[in-house]
Amino acid sequence: MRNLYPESQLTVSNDTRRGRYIVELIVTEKNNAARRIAEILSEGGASTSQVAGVNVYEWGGRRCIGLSGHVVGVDFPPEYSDWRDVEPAELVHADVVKQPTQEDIVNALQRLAREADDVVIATDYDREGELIGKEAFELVREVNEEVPVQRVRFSSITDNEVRSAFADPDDIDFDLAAAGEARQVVDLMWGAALTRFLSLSAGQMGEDFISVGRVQSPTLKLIVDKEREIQAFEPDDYWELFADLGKDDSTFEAQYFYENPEDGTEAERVWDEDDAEAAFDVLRQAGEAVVDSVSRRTRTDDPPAPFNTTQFIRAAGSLGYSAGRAMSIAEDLYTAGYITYPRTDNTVYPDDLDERELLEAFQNTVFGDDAESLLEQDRLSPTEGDEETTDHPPIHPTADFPDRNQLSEDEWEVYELVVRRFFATVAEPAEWAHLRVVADADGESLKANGKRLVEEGYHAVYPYYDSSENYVPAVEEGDALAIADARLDAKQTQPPRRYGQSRLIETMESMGIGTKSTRHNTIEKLYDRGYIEGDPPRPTTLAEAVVAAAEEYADLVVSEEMTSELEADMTAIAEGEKNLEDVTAESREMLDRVFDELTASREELGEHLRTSLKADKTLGPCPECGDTLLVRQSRTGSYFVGCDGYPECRFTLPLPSSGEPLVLDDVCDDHDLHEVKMLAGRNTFVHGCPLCAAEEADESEDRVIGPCPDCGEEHGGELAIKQLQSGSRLVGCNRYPDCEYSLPLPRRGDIEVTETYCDDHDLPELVVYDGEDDDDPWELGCPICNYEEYQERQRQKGLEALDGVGPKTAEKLEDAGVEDVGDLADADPEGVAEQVSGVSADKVRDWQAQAD
DNA sequence: GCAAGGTC
Repeated sequence: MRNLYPESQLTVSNDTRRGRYIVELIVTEKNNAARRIAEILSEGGASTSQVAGVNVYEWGGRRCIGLSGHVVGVDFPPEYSDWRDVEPAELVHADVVKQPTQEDIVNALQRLAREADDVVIATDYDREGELIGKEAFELVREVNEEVPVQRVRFSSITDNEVRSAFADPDDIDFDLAAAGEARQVVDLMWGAALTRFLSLSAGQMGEDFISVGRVQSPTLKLIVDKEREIQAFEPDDYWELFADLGKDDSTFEAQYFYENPEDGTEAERVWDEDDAEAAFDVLRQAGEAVVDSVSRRTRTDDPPAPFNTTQFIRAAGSLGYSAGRAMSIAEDLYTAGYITYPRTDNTVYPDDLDERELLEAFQNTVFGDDAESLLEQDRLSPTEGDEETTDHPPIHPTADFPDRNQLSEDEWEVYELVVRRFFATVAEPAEWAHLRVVADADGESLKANGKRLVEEGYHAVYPYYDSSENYVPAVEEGDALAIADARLDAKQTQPPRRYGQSRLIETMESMGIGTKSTRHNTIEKLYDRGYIEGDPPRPTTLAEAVVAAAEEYADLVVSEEMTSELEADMTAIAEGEKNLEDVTAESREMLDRVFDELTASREELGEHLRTSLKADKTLGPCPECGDTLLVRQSRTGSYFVGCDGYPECRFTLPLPSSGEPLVLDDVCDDHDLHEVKMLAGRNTFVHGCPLCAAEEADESEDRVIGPCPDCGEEHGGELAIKQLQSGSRLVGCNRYPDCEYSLPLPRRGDIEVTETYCDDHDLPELVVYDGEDDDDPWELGCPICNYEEYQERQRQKGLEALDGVGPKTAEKLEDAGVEDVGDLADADPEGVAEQVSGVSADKVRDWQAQAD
């Protein structure tokens, strides 16, 4: 293979005729990688410019551009885009075409490619990276038929890896890329055709379509299956017995056990009440228990493996973060340079990582003591997990330590988790001393298991695992211990636990469905589609119907086998044993057969889906006509409760104006109606029974607080605290609807009208007792002042409406004097970029464009 | 407007 990088080529003359001496274009998967590779290869000498608004790093004879993952996507030709004009089954044999999805980046890439004498593809070292590389290659070929294109592969962006990869470039693996393309085509075909079929047959178009896919549907089936198990579960009664045994002045707890007559194993649960009572009588009357045996052993407790995405999500989950939130924080920390790439399957640190050096970077930080103690160990041998992949290193902190004040509390907490996980992986194992005592009480057996942490090991630096001890005193064989107390606990077997988000992601990983980058999105998609609700997620009636329909007619698409078969096919393509056409043709045949059956059952299926959709919207009996109350949507898009007997019955109830209504399982005792929850992201709240809310509003009296600032002088209008049927409260003019003056009030809590008046508005100050903390009520103050302050905060938060601006960035922007969108418009992008860490001038221009 | 996969 030709070496592209003889040293002489690295120094190119400074001729100003642009493009003339450009020898090489490097293409990476993302901007971050482009920047870091440029830094390494240019030894810090790269300059940044924009081409078509895309960052390009340039030095010597090289230019480096980062894509944004796939910049082209597969789709059907436009003549298939109208759902009603095209039979879904036709999609099975429709062409699949590729189109740019990120025009700016495609333009920039092609502009640079025209001027390139050499192209090097440096996308991620995994299958999807190979495909993204091939897509870049095709875009390059469109504008430059001659230029040689090569491929470099490295699994972490470090000096060594990058330099040696570029010193020995390879070719694109077109077979591997074709494997990825097969996946694209198969997923599109199955997903789009079945999604359209189910949606059309149920009459659900527009936003509320019914979606099906190779990854989302098996995931949904996991949740539905678990719910089926829970519903089918019948609890069994059992009993457990405990006794407090005295040793010296203290007691410890021991549990009754017996030998299972069937297999000789040790059992604690007693399934017969009489047996349990009999054993209980013996324990109560025995008075003492004689120690039969005392056994001691030590157990080594190895530190955990490095974080891959799934294990990171799990650990963050135990701190209370949803999978999506954990990933979003990790992405921010990565972009800011504090942790490595958060999307990885790898659980083995690369050879390039110098753990000692990385620990030293923490010596003068708040983690200094822990870092020091680890550095004092004789050797640092990091743990390894089972997965060693080429994609990226496991998630670990970088040597770039953040300023704690620049991070939000959540970001800091997650950052600390990543730091401590890294510490744990290089720490010593912990050691536990176990003590098992078995005693006899008149023929019945009692046991106590004690454990003590004798070597703290990694627990000293990683406090996230339970390391609580259980004290059992050192007794000796033959000791007689007083039975201080005996207890008989009646218990019931519990239904299986629902999947939490992180267990769901772990299960998806073990089934091989989805990827490190998409699993958390799949779960969010299920929420968005109205398939699941709550946390841990529970399936809606619609979800149960969709899974049941898929099981009956297209079993493959809800099974993990679809993925495993596709994986096998992809491997075959990558190894040259099959080709893309073989695999997609097979898939088309299968899908044809599925559609034969589906088409025959279209009516029945549609009816079932419609019924299920209705069930998810059903509240209960209409108080006027006894028919069914449903959540409905008006032509303007707002939600309300209406009667299924419309137009004969015109009974309605309002719903809150913010959020999407979700019908809960809980039923109101007074009206037999299901309660309603309003989903609005972080502002989600339970509205309760809409009829109760309406009745409460009707019963509550308006409380007049002062003159209306709009019409008080002219017409004598007065402001009053009002409760509306929709559950919202406001300060409004009593001349409504002639005067529409109003101020919002919080939905919850008792509002007290104080004797203190606002000087500016002549209105009393208000205090809200929300019931949770009566000692520290919310001093809302004058409602006009309060609303003005609220609006001011919203104006500032306007910054957060911009893409990529979170609360943290908004804060930083405010510090830099950019307090609202208006300031942003006037700001100098370069100046802002200089003042605000982690924000490029380019990003600022992007925000300015958005704000327009 | 459909999927899943990248990335922001």
